[in-house]
Amino acid sequence: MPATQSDTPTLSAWETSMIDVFVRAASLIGLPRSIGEIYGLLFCTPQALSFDELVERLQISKGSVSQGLKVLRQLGAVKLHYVPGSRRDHYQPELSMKRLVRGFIKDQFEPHLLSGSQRLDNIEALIEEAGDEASHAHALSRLGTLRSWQQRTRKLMPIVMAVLGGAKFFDKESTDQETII
Amino acid sequence: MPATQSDTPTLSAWETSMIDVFVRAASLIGLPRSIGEIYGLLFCTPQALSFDELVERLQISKGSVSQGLKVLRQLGAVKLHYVPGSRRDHYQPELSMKRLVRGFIKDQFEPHLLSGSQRLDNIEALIEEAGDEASHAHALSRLGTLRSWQQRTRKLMPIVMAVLGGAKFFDKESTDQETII
DNA sequence: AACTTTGTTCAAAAAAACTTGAACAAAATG
DNA sequence: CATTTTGTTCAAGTTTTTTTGAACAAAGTT
Repeated sequence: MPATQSDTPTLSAWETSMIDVFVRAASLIGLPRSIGEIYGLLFCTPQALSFDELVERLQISKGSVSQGLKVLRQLGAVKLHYVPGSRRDHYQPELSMKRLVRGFIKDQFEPHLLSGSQRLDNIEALIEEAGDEASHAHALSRLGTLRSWQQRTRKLMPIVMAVLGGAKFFDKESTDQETII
Repeated sequence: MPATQSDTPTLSAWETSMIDVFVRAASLIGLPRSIGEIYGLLFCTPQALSFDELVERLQISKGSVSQGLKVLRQLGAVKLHYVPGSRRDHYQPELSMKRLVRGFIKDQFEPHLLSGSQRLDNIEALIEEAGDEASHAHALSRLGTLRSWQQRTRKLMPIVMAVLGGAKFFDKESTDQETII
């Protein structure tokens, strides 16, 4: 039989441009191009897309799509969408900015903050073991600065989430609540 | 004469660990290792350090230090510090988290947001030019989502800055002010 | 003016990150 | 149970980013 008509259902101009926006956004937050492309195409498309459709329309390898979808699932940036009569997994993009940001923070940011606390405690021990007593004061002062930065970052997160959700904000450390946005 | 005593004033254990924290932080925000090392060593050290001292203590090339300092100056993450009797430039770290974050946002984030607006307008034009009339509605709806994300990101920035500064927050778009933190 | 000090630039080398595709596993189908 | 469909894994290849170091510029010294 002759080639099927879906040889390369090439992307339209606006799709290409919109995908490009996501490729840039991905790179801004340190994710590879292919992940931006995958999310971008899902974002452009009305229907859920299967693995194969992503490979074919984006013209990237199965390996890239497989790994890209894995990361996107982990971030909560794509959702599986059941399509009756098809054995393939179909994907749809998460469209809630709040959930996208939360996924990113939970997955890429918080782990660093957490392990950061451990590290700072270790550094404190190292400073105290150090021979040079004269510089302890300065070193400990800088460590204090670092701890305050960490703490402020932690306080910021719930505020960011609250603003994105349009919700009330409740500061855990104080007894009074205040409304923002 | 015999070798001077400053062959390699090697870094102490706590300095190495603290620098490591900055190397990780740098990588988290997409900056190269060498920049984390430079800022980290400045952060550890009580006195301002010269170009040469950075090269020697970190054991990295002059090229890396030169480029690294250039970026750090641009971000406002290091300040020149005049040292009487020395012709060399000396550097000190910016210690205000607020200023550090502002520098980063202004330099690395805002430009993308701005050019983003342009791009979305172009995409709108492309959608309207496109032949496939049936899918205009969906495409425009997604474009709207993108615009709302952009706008929310823009609104978020002053809030973040306000929280970091411990200051009052004033929403430019509404007439009522609200106090946070 | 010749020389030294201080720092920048940039092409090439090295390292890191990303992508590919072929081999493989898992599950459904006939 | 052999076969097909669907998707994952991972070593090797490719691309991108970072680092190096030698050549160069700028400015101060003698």
